[in-house]
Amino acid sequence: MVAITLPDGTVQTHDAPVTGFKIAGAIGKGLAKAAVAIRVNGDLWDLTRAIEADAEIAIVTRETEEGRALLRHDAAHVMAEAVKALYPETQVTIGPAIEHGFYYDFSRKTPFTPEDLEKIEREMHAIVARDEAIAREVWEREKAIQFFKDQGEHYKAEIIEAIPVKEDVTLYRQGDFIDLCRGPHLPSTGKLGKGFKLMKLAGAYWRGDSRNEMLQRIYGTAWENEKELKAHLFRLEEAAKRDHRRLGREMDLFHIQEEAVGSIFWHPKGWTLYRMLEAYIRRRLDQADYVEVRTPELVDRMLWERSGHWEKFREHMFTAESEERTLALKPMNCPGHVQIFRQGLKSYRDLPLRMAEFGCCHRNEPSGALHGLMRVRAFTQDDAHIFCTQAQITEETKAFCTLLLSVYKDFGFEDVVVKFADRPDVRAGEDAVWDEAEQALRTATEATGLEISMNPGEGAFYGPKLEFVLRDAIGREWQCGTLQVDFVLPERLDANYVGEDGGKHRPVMLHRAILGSIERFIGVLIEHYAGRLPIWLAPTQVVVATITNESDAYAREVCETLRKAGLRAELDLRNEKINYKVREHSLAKTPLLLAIGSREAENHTVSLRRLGGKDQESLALEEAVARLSAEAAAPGL
RNA sequence: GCCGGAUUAGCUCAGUGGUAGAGCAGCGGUUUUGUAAACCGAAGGUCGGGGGUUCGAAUCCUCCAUCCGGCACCA
Repeated sequence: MVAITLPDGTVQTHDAPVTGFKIAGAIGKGLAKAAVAIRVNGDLWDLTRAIEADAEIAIVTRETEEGRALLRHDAAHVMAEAVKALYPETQVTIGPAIEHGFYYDFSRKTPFTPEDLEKIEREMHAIVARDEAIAREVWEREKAIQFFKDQGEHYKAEIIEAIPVKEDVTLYRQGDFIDLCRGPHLPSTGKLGKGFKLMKLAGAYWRGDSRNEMLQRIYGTAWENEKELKAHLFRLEEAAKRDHRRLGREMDLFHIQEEAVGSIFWHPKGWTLYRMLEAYIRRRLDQADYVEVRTPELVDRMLWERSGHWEKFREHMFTAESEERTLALKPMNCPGHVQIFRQGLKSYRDLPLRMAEFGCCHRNEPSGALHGLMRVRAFTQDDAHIFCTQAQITEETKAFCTLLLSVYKDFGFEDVVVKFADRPDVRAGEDAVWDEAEQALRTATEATGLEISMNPGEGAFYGPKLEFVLRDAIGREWQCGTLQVDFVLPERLDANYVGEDGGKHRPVMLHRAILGSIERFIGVLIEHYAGRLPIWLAPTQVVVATITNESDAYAREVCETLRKAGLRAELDLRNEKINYKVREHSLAKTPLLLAIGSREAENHTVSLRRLGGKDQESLALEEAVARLSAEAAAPGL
């Protein structure tokens, strides 16, 4: 007999051995049906695996995140079985569950085609319909290696060789397909159901290393039922409608063309948005006691050699030749800022010195990395460097975090997490200094109440860093802000200040940005708002549209009044129906529309319609102007 | 950079070897309209670029560019 303790504390006794399947059945038929695995003393087990001793258990059901992960893992195995059945010459490698689905990496000479994907998916449905039992087997290590080698599965053999000796080598058998796997799995392929779909083909390097063979990855999505699958596909369509590249064209904000790959042609409307954002962040920095500077874009290689960029960052830099000198477009502003810092003597009384620049940087990003506004070769950071003493790091970091959170809040980003990247293996500076810097960042972030996740060993070679990740309206994460402590650059470029003791001292530099790149942040905003920008950022804030041309004169007057009040107003006097105009300006995502007909002209009123709204509001012109200009005010003014 | 796919009118997309098409937008006209598409008409193309196969290429082959999806990269 074994005593099985359920999550609610009740104890069942069973004849030993007992399986998870049996336990679930004893609790309820519905639970047995929804069960996908069992947690035994904290470990996930197959439902069919024998439990020999007393245990604390929990049944894992398919509609939980954990259950879906198992389901997705099964889907990967079913896909591998389908691929091996259709294309026996293919080698299988690894196939994990991922967010929303799964993938499997295959090695095969001829690439898969989209048509193959359809075939594989059909075969998967057949395997599910056959409801093959999935059985766990523990194999002797050498036997397993030989088994896979005999099958020509060299990657699998390599994986087994890497499994620590004390761990069991477990294989899972379903139909004729045997795969190395840690498990657990559902009891049979039928349990996968129909809630899956193959999504895309992609290349992926073996073990994620670009020096290795490129494998073929097939991505799929999998859910507990078809309804959830459909809901997911719908969400993908909705997300695609927010794509900033599409909205950028539809809203006439910007374009990119072949002759300037990775650089943005800002159209008048897009540039208005850019200017508003820049003006906003400039105001916030002014208020936070930053000074703003501007440094050269084209700088002699001598300076990059001194700063270390020529050695560490050369391949990402664009260069130019002039009069036998090699110049480079700046990829970062920091060396320029140190040059300004070095002008004249600096005293400890000048610290902390917060030096900001909306500098245009160029980086030669690999072509495959380019992506709309999100990853470009020419961009503008809301960059600043804080020159301070080591003792000031905590206070400055704290102030920065507070400022960053307040800025994000103005865009509706309330959900922010911090990734703390500490010392990498290869680094500059002494451990005692790193200890102090890491502690300073930790103290500061803890004081702001931010959620911190560790990114061990991911710091820059010159110091630890914080990365600020925000979550947008549909739950996607974007890393925008950053704060990096730098001990190296002040040293390399010989920045110093006169201390209280009258001696020379080395300042610490904090590299920091809130928006990151303005281009990229605009991309994030477009997607976050789905193009419906808040009034203060909207390129056109209000359209004055006539119903018939009898009201043209009054409409002009209204538009003029709005403009005088500082609103970005446009006039629509076209010979079109008001329905047509409403539709067009709605599609253009103009937040406000004032319809002007004979009634309005007579009473000196306007009829206000808000984007997406169903009804209108009649207002006296003066009241409308007062109200709308108040609504259009940028935050922090 | 690597793997795969795509590139036809301003936009979205048909067109599998035999005279380049549609809808929307734009343009010209008619219509004077009350909150998400009035009607009529004329126009609009080096089918991404180069080379090749063919009597004949948007269509087949090849090289290149760009874009898209991943991978790698993002100090």
